[in-house]
Amino acid sequence: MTAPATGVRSRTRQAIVAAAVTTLASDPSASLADVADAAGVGRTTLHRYFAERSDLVAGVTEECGRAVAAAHACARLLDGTGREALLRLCREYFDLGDVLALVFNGVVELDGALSDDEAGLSVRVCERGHDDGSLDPGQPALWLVNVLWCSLYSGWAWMQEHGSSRHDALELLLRTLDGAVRPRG
Amino acid sequence: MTAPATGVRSRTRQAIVAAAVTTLASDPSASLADVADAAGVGRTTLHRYFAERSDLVAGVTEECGRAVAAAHACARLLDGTGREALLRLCREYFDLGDVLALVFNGVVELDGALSDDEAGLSVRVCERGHDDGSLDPGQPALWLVNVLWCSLYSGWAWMQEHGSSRHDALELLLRTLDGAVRPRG
DNA sequence: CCAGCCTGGTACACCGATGTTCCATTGTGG
DNA sequence: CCACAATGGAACATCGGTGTACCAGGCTGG
Repeated sequence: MTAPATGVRSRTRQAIVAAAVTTLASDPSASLADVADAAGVGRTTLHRYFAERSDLVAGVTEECGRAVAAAHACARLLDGTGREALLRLCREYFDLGDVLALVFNGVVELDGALSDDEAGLSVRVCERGHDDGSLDPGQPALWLVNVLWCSLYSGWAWMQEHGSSRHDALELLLRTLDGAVRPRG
Repeated sequence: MTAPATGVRSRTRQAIVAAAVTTLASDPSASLADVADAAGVGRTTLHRYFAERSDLVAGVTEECGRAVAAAHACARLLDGTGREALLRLCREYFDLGDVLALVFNGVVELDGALSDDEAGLSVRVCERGHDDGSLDPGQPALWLVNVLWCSLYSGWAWMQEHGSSRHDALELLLRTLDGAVRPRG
């Protein structure tokens, strides 16, 4: 069951989760049959790995948690000023792609996917930015995290709707976010 | 049918649309029975006014279009600089409340609810801001509109999640947006 | 090569949402 | 007051998604 006996099992499972990520990202109410099709797998097989829909969502959530934690690691959140770290985090988050969409459309709850420590990281980055004077003191740390996520969504939607390149969208996004969080002149 | 013969009919219809707005805003996949309950009306009656779900959504969309057009009128979009107009527009949009949620969760397509003229208003405001130097020339007008909407979502979500007052959320939101769109120093 | 795991397809029961019909009741306007 | 519009409730058929059971074919490892 849980043990990846053959290696075949774990590969199949991974294919299903990956298909679920992309499918549910583009349509949160997609049927399990859609996911199975996208994974190139029979609906029966999908149910063999994930008995209920909620089990699949749990698998997807777990996957998202790993991706976000990896982004945290890449962003070197302790280097430089708080604002610099926040912008690096934004870069890394933006690369999450479909994971971003899953968070936005409410398929996964990030809180449930991260350890308490990971979950509080971005807030602490903003608090550090307040202390070192690199982030606008007029905006609470929690609010700044909120702004980060909404900016990410903005860039993501922009890319989807306007067929803009990933790079262009990211640069635009960083420019906007930088202005939004920088201390007022 | 279409004629509001008695005045009773139009009042009932309006009650249903209003209930649909609030219900679908908080849960886009709410059943028609939920909407009928919220309206204090039998499910049969609801079907009498809106034969199919899509008809109800059309009614809701129409209502949203009216609300947005009213917001445009209140914002005096031709006064002052482009940035000032954009911030006023943000204030007015923020007051739309549930309508905002309906747009965010994809229940209504604003494009279908507005005349071509109304739909292009916000873009023209941003172009004017480029011309008069009050908006960052490094961000295209369409992108700025995108940022406006994402900021609205940010403020709206903040209010919902943190029980913050409408006023506090709006001030925070305007501060952030102003920094985001202002020309770089 | 052969036993056992993995798989896909079909069939089935179940459930909730939807849309329709019919009828009895209410109440509003003339 | 009375006819007719408007409403609500019950009953029904339908549909799509979900979850389960069964079975036959195929791949793999020993």
